[in-house]
Amino acid sequence: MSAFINVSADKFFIVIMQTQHLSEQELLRREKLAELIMMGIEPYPAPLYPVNSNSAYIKEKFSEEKKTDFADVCLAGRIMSVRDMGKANFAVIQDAHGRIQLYIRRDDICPGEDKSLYDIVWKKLLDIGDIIGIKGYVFITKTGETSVHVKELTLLAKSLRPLPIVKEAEGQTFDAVTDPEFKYRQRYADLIINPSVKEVFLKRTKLINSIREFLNTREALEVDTPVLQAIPGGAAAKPFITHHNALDVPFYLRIANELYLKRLIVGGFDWVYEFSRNFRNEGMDRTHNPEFTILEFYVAYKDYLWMMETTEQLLEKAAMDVCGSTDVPVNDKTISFKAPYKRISIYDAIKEYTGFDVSKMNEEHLRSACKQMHVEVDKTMGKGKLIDAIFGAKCEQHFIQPTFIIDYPVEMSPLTKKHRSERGLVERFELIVNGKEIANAYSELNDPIDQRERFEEQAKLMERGDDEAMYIDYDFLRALEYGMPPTSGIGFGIDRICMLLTNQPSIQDVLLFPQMRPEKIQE
RNA sequence: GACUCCGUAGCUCAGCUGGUAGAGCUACUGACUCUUAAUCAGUAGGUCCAGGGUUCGAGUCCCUGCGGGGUCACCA
Repeated sequence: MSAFINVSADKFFIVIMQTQHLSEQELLRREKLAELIMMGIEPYPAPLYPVNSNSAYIKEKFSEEKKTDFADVCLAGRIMSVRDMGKANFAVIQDAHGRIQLYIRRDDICPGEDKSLYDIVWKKLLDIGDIIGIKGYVFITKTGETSVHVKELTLLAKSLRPLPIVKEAEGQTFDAVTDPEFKYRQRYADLIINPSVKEVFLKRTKLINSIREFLNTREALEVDTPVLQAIPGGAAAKPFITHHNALDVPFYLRIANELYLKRLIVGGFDWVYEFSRNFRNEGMDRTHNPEFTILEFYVAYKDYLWMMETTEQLLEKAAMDVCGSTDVPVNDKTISFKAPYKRISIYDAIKEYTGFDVSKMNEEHLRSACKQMHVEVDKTMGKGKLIDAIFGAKCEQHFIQPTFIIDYPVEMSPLTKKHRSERGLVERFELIVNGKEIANAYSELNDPIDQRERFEEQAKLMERGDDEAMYIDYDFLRALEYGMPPTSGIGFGIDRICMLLTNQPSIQDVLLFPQMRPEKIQE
């Protein structure tokens, strides 16, 4: 062996000596690593491995008649289990497409006198979790399982950390790792050991692709707008604040991209969209992560009635593309995304579930009505927020099937165009599914003078102590003064739609890396 | 942020009214050339989340902290 190898081996002894906090099994794997190196086997080889197949393809396509097509397969994956029969054994490897059984016979991988590749390398030095490449031919075992008869075996990456072992038989799972902290912090391990987790994230990508396709076939233009904003606009929310050193100014992480997309409508695009990662400095729970994804799009010369129909079409397609049906199981219920969806005004919804007619109430009356309904309020809340509070507390949870809540009071919608016929209302809808808001849309306010007044109202709320009231964005007003066509816009909560279509109870289950308190890792 | 439950071996979990820590899987040693939760025999593996307190004695009781789940509040 070369000096290089010896130096490496010394290095590994140092590693072993210095890591006394390691478990017995971790130490053992480091010793195996050092042994492999001393045998001249590179545990982390550089050259590409010439994979020509995968587990799913083999299991789907192989048959006895076609076996000549499978006489020379090369695939790679992680060792998930080994059943040792002495001079032969069965192992299962997992690649990106699934799992497949290997049949490894000593005299096949060691045709000569030297049996060390099998007896020492394979049986002693390789472990569950290691990534290997194999070459061989496909066959079906006596018990009917499509397998690869291995002729050649290559170590591609040694695993130093024991993987939790989850076993399965007849659809039953044993010792599944269900600890949420483990799953969310070590998603990489969760993905390896729980195949159903991978399914969820494949569906998430399908959902986003489906929506993108829906929009692109309608000639919508995907754009990027700033995440770092000097004025966090477009929503009522508490922002994260950060600082730009060179400019020495504060910046906010965006809470919404709405005002930027509308600037682009002013600029002459007819239909723009963006999957916007938004950041809100608020509480976290099973439906809220500090950063989350909203798809917003804005379409010139349309109104919120058109938008309701478009929403129905988009969700119908998304459900079909992701679930293969417009009927989607959620918990013990079935939710139908088949158009059309029920429409009800927010005032009617409140009347239906509380008996109160709040449509003609002033702020004082609303306040006492809230008291009677046991809805918690505080002094900073204006009329709009009071109505929103009643709806949120008493109505929202009752709407399980997709329902458009329409025609909101003007006070709670500072960016929305006034209703064409109803005084005091705006042309807005929220789509509620399974008791949660998943979309919010309106006929956009394009009257720059009205918009300036609405911003000024928000400024007054801010003075009252409402820390979610909107800042006045003078550049946005300047844009509107050039003239924005009548426009309808919408924002979809992508994470929540994903929760529905994958039947997951928590937003953390549809985010690959949900936000967690920083972990203190001892080294 | 409030309330509440939880934290024991690499993993899943036992551990009663306080008495020196237990199983299965994994790992290790050995047997077995078509097994599949492979099987069989043997062995090892622990800062009981951390720090205090009560006690002759704490995994167990009390307090504080850390981390996580759930419910509520805020919100999408």
